[in-house]
Amino acid sequence: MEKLMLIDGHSIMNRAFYAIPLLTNKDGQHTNAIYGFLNILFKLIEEEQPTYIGVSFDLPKPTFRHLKYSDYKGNRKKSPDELRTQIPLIKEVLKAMNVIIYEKEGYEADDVLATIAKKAEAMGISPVIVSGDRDLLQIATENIKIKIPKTKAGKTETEDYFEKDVIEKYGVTPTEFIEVKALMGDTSDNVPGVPSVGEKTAIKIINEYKTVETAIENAENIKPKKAGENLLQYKEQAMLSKYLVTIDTNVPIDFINVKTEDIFNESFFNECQKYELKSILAKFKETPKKEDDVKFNLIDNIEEAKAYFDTLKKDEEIAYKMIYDNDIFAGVGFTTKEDNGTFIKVYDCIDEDEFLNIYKPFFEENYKKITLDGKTDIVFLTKKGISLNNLTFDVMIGAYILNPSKNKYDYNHIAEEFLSLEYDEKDDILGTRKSKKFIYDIEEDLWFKYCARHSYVAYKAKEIISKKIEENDQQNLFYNIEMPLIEVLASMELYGIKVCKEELIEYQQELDKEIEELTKEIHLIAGEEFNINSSKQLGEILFDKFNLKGGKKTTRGWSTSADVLEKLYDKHEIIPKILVYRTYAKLKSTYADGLLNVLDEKTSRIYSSFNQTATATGRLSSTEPNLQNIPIKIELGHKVRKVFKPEEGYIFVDADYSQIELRVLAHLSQDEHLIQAFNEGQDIHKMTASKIFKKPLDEVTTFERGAAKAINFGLIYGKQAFSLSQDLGITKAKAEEYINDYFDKYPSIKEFLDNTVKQTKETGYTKTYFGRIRYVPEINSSNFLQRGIGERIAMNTPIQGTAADIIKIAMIKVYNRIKKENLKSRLILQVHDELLIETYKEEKEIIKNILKDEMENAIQFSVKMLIDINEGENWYDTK
DNA sequence: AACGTCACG
DNA sequence: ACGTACGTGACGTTG
Repeated sequence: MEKLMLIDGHSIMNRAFYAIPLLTNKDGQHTNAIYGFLNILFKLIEEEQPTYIGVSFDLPKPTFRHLKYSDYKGNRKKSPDELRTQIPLIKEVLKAMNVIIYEKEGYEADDVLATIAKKAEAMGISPVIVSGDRDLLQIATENIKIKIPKTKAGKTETEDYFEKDVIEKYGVTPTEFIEVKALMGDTSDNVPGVPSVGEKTAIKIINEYKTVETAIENAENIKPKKAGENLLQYKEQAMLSKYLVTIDTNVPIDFINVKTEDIFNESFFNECQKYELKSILAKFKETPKKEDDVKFNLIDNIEEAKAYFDTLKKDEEIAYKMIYDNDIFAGVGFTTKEDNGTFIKVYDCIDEDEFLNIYKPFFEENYKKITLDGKTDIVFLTKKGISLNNLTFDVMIGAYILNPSKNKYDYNHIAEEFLSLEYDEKDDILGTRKSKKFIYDIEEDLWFKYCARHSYVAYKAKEIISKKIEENDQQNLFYNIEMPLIEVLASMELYGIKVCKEELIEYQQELDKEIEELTKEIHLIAGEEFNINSSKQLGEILFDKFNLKGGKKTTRGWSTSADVLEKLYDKHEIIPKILVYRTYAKLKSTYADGLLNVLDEKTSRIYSSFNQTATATGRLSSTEPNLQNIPIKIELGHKVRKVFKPEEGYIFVDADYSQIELRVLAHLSQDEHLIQAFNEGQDIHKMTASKIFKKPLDEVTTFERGAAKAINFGLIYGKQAFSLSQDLGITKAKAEEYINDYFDKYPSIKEFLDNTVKQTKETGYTKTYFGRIRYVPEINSSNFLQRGIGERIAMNTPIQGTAADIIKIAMIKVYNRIKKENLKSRLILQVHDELLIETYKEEKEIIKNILKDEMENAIQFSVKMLIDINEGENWYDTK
């Protein structure tokens, strides 16, 4: 039998909107409800396999009926703008999918759906209606199914009702369901019903008398007496309620007999692209990709490669992209003004040394080079004894400067965003970190295209990206900070950092022993063996077995995070042991085992990657391993830092900015008190305390200084009274008082933060001192939690981001000084506000001077950018 | 793959 | 009543 699925559009859009956090495409259009709707729709299609699909949207006009409705339904919450703008768009998307939109002016969706369902039923088609509105249960029959979505544990499930299911669940027939609703009312829809008649009583009455009218006639016999009396007294209200809940199945609208086929067609594809619905795009089996309108040439022999080299001109921009796997060269693509793309296949075709010999001048001399991810190229080429000079534009970095919030900046993402070209996902071709495919293993045709497209994308995207950088006034940030930084990071990656393997293994074994003992003790106390690493099992032991109080729930059970456990510290002897166990387990897995895994056997050094396009604020990130989170705060972890050592004949010199973010805030806000305090070299937290607590500096207590410090740091993140009170163990009211006092004393800071939020709301983005931009779509959300996050992002990003910009400038300056002065010492690490130099012992004083000079003078602000310098025979000793 | 947890600035 | 500070990455468990 053919099936018709009918959907209440607004109802499902609403669910989708609130279930999914706000998403926006690059035009700033909100897309979360569209995305969620489509996901629900696909799930429904899979479940129901309908032949026809229709969606209805309310289209009420002020008719008589509507006026009545508006009296009662009018004070429903108006839907937020972010949702409202998505309604016309989803209609277009649905049309593209060949889904029928049913609308009739003056009628609500449920009336339309019910009418169509009845007509379809009469034609021998089985209708399924999907809506969150239970009123629809009244039209369930043995053929008409009503599907009501429910959220169960975060997942959308549905309750299905045929006529028999309504009877089973409510004890009345679908027609009688109207009568029940009329008596009991519906507060959410403002249907008044009859006072003191709830669901139970209503069902009882209707079971006996079948209709509201008959019930009114027999009101005096109705038990409970109160219900009968009210029924008489409010009989008009009851009749009105009945009218309100009755669905109109006589809407002048016809069932459209067109099957919903060919959903995954080109126009739907285009819609999904427009709204950047990646996971839906992935459902397209054969994406209606553009034919490759770009012609690429392939060169696979040394003669042609040589001839091609001679065509390259020094005064023209040349986009190139090298493709390699580990240290094996696959080939290189070129795109120039005249040539869309020539790919020279080296692997298996041309002798690598011979090739590099010919092309060495291209890399080393003044050819204007454009590429995508030049840092990796520098690392690769340096190992081959070739340097890379005059890299004028890296499109990956450029795309990041335009919008740092993207997850990826691979060639295909850049092609899509700036050139509207759909190319195969890089990760689909080469796999991800854990399931990596070798480029030489992929099929010939794809291999060629993958390689050749890179230089083409780089060349074409550069034209667009460079213009946008100018429009955004980000030339200084891009050309003077980010581009020069590439070489610095490559150098850091090439040097790596030495680790003492023996000490690390020794440490690993110590940890093993401790963990083993603790495991036994914990199992003994628990009275059973369980996996302590499993939060689920641990939560059950603590909160179900031992019945400890104060547990918080997460989506997967009890929370066992440190802040929960710390509150229970002396409530059970097992808790301290678990906390210590956790620390050891962390140290072992992430640091001892983790670092040993990436330690290079030959050099005894660790080579981390410094990612320049990872963070939304402009900071760097470090991966494989992450060297920016090596323990320092926790005492048990100090040993980890001690295994990082300088090479023989070298010593570590470490410089870190003193309170860089607060200093940045002082400058950005131009707060005179803060500026003065810094410039006088005062203890900033103590001074803040003296101001908040209104007492002389020398009378400030430790607690007061601590409170002031918490506020000073908290305000960088937009911290609120609640969490301040938690941190300090004071009441929320007290915390509020501190914060208010703080802003009274530092009015310019308040003004700066407020202003930042205001500007971000207007422009949609927040900006650092050096013009780094971050879009903050959440800030105009109607959801106050989302909006709050957006406001804090708007306040924090200029501070964190400006500090990040400053240390980047310092890195470039320090690196260039070392290079210019031909020193043996080298910059090997950056940890946000700290630089680590592996310093040739004889150059120690020179390096200290360079660091002080270049870091403190990276920028002239209203406050001095002071650094602390330390030296040591291992990383820990530099603290 | 998503989540919970925890290391860092 | 909500749920509460920004920015990261790695590891182990779970479904």
